Amino acid sequence: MRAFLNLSRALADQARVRALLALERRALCVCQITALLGLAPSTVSKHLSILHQAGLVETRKTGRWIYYSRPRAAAPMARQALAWARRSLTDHPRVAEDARRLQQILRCEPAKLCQRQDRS
Amino acid sequence: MRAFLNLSRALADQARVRALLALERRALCVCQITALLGLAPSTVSKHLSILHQAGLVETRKTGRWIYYSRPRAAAPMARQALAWARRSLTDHPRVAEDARRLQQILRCEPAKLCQRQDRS
DNA sequence: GAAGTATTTCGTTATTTGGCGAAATATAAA
DNA sequence: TTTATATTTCGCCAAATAACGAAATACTTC
Repeated sequence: MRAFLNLSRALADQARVRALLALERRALCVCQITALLGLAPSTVSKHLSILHQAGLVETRKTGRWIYYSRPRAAAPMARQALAWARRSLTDHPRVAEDARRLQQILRCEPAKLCQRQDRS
Repeated sequence: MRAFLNLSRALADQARVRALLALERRALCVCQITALLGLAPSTVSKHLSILHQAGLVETRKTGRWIYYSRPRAAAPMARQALAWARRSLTDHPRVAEDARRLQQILRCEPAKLCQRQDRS
């Protein structure tokens, strides 16, 4: 029950759902997700920790960046939650818009994300 | 997105999830759910209205009772949410305990629910 | 019509949540 | 070592949420 409520609460916020779906395609570091959502880094960090605690994302540390991604082996409950979210929202305009904007961000949002160096 | 968030928020509270799963087997009126959850009637009413607005339950009025039940034809998104909750929680001790207690309540919880008359 | 029961609505209160900025932490670059 | 960047933690505030009791509403029964 605790695990279920952690999942449903994690999915009960638009910013978290947007971040989660953005991570469906590829791993992203916090500053990329921050650029996508347009929220303060501390806020995004909090959102991501909630997704992480629910088991909906996993983290990998690379240099001074922390990449969030879909978990390699999620619990069935989390996988089902993710499948539900994906099926429910892939056609949603906001999500499609995010996918497009994310391409631009990945093409190196000028003056904001281009200080990076080696990031694989 | 609005619909999805209505669903995830509806599932993000333990009392609502317990009520929802209790309704899987049979329709129940508000006072029966109130007896099950042990909350104030006004609180239960509010919870049920949230489930209703999310499309997870439907209502049928019978005399002075209002029966809540699983919807006859729910939207795909709601059906999937319900399936997720059911699969995730049917084995949970709290839910099993609720199912047992509900049997007692239906056998007419003394002094509290026996004022009823014709209820089909 | 009066009284009683079931439910909802309203107003209040305590808690949680989501947001921010500042400070702390960690790593890389100069 | 100093500086810069990425991220998290902390403290604060505003808004949303869950709980209750009282009052309003709807329907039955007397």
